[in-house]
Amino acid sequence: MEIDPQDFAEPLRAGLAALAADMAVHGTRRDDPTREVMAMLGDRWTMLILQVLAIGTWRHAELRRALSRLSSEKAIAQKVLTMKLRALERDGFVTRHVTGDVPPRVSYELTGMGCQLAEEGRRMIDWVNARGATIEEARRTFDRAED
Amino acid sequence: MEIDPQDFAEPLRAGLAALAADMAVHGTRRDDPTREVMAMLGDRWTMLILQVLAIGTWRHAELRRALSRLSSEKAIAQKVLTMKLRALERDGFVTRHVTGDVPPRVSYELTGMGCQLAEEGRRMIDWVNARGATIEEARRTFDRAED
DNA sequence: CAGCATCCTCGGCGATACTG
DNA sequence: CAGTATCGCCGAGGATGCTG
Repeated sequence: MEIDPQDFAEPLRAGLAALAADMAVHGTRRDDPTREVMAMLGDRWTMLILQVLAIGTWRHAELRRALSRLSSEKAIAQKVLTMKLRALERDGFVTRHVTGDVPPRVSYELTGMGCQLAEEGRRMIDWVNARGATIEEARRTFDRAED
Repeated sequence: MEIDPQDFAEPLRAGLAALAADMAVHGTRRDDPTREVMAMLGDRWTMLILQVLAIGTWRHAELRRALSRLSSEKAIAQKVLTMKLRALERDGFVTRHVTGDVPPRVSYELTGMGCQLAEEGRRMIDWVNARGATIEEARRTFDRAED
């Protein structure tokens, strides 16, 4: 990570160098945990899944129904729920318990780190919710100005 | 948002009802500010753009170069940068100043709300960075267990 | 009941060329 | 220099059917 002096005017140059240093320049690495986690939280279901899992331990089908209740859109596809849960499990945010073979009986719950992530997510939800009206007003103004 | 009593066992039912209530069930509405903002932060560039804009005021081309420096991947496409900035402007996180017609001279800076968003984003970055090693270790363990 | 395989749709993102 | 228009790729995610 080199900052070429001539490309930027002070004081931006110094700020940029500092940012580069203390962001550890994970920046936009494909497999960077920061980007991966943010991408997960920003996708269609993961944030909601985390909030529901924060309530307790769920079986797959129940969790799926719970999500349907919370969503004003269509239910999550079974495959997708499995996919999202697996991704969360892989990163150590969720544990998966199997208790029964046929029929399978699988349950999911948050790990300690998963609880923390759910809380962080909740912070973001609350922050945006608190500004939701402001944002929607800004959008209306912007859209109107565009004709 | 109705929670059907027979679909869920206590105490999950109660928790779900409570969550439904105080999340205001923006849940997964397509144009819900919460989901839109989270999706923005989770996309490939917006988080990085916010962190760079937190440094100061940038012209388009300089901002673009700054992002290239911070990213280990290819530079952001001009069109994409314009798109991302416009989205941020629309929601009231960024202001756009035009000072000159030909050649155009355009600069961008964060609004007050934009600064707050950048800080919230920074919290998330720091949180994940602090756990990056744990997460990557969890991934290795998981991947190894899968054969 | 949970998961996997398959197929398909759609939107994010990039590359390039062009305007004022 | 900033923005727009056009085109194309690719992967997330949804629908369906099958297995143990």
